[in-house]
Amino acid sequence: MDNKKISEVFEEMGNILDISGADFFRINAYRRGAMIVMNMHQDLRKMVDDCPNDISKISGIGKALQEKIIELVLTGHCAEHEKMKKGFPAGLLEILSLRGLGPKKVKLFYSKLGIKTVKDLKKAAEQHKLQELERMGAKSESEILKAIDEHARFDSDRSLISEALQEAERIIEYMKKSKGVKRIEYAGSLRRAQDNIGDVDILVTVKDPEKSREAVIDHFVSYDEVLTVIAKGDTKSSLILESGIQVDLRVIADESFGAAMHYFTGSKSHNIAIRDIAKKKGLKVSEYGVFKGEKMIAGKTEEDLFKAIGLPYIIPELRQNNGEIEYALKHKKFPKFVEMADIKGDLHCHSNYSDGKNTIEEMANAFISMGYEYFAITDHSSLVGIVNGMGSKEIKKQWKEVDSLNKKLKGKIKIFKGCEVDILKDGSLDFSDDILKELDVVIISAHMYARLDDKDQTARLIAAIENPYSTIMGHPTGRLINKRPEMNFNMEKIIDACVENGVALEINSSPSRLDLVDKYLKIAKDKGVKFAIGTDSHSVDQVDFMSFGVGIARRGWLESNNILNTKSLSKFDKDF
DNA sequence: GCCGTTTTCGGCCCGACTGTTTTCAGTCG
Repeated sequence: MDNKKISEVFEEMGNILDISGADFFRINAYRRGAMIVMNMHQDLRKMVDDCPNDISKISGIGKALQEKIIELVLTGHCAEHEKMKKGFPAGLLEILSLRGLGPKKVKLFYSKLGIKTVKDLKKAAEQHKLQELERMGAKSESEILKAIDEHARFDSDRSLISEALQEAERIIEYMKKSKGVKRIEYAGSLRRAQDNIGDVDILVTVKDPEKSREAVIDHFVSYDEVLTVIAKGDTKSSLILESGIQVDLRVIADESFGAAMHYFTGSKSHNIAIRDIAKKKGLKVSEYGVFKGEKMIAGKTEEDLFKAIGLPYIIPELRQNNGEIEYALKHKKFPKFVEMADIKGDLHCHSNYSDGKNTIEEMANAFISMGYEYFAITDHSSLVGIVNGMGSKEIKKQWKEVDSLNKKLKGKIKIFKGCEVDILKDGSLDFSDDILKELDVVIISAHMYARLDDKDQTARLIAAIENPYSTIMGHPTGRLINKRPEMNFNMEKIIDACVENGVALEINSSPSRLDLVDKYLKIAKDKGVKFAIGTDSHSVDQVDFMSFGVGIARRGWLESNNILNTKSLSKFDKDF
């Protein structure tokens, strides 16, 4: 059982306890445990093998959760979890997931009306049975019906970062038209560059809150793509857009901008930890600022907020309460993490030689406008029939075109000859050595045989990594966000093989992949592996996906010297 | 259930909005 599954068990235990009316702090301990396990860098299966007693040293995991983790890893189930589920209607958990419904209401409906499923709830609401209950009325009932409708229309999958960013940028443009808006930024998981986004958080500051706040909020709820207005108050409002994405807006005075950005950026568990540290120093942190008694001592910027509680600035991407605070307390200074300006080229893109939409020259111009010094054209090999992969004849034709383009574009950009070569079932590659040896960049990618078992898959991938011509392992886990899980293989052995053979691991920046994702990066970095951030662009309008990959790299604590395509052209050309 | 530079017991981040009530419980982030 892996971290994700363990996290789901803890989350479910927390939810069952919640509806059962257990002690709030015990419930929270399970939920916090679920979050910690989900985000942590280390693989718990490995920890159970190597050092089971160290698990409870992780902050937030105590003896009780340690024992359950060991039990889950070794047996695949947890006796207490099974016991809790017995006699507990599973449908209540789905009801709990509805917007606006928490444990108290779920329990009320169940105990008074015997409601066990969303279907039961819908029926009761339609028959107006809910409004007969205490503290329930007609409005609550219609809100519940709305929430059920939303739940059915938009399954619980979170949005891709590209979709969320698009919605955020559109609504920010719209909000800028409202008078009184001084600053406007998105925060939340989007600012933290998470690989999937729950909702979009937008922060607006105004010069004079008393005067312009109301107009700003009115403008917000009048946005023409609104499906539902969930809340509309003096300082905050929430909408669901027609796309199903929720947008939360917070209006705050300009002098609290830093504190509000910090609060609204999260993550929640990072905020709680920060507030805890502040409290121990006799300070109070809220979205309005850092306070000593009544006096605000910081909060205009995020920098002065961190400084006031004795910490160095922590970049948004690291704010997961996943080691960054302990590091900040101990070292007082962070290394300089990679940023977009460090990226000198793109090592993964496609043209109309395979399944890309644009010519190589059009792609080259797009990369020139990104300010790059070089890129590698890496069309598919022939195995992937559906994407019109190249055979040896086509790729040789492509080389000639690349040579002539390099003459034409000399001084503007350098094009490297590459290929995204498929890994065959036995681990051999889809091009023969006489082709591979001519290439500057060989991305080895697994597109098929994802269902091999752990042992065979690991052996297959290692065989490909050991091919002397391999340079980059493309989208290593093969996952597609919300669509396809990671392949089963032993990540640690793959990382070791990459280090031994000088093969870089890709951070594929395509929003539906983001693969490798940050949870693996720190471990791989510590083992000394190199990375390549590639966009996997299939058209000119995808070249700016690079920023998503850079965000993931920052979440994984990567510095520019960990990444191949931060090298300047002269250095890159020489080393390759 | 977790945790400890006041503590092995007694705390556990902080504030906004809604719908139902006339002072607040429940929910959310």
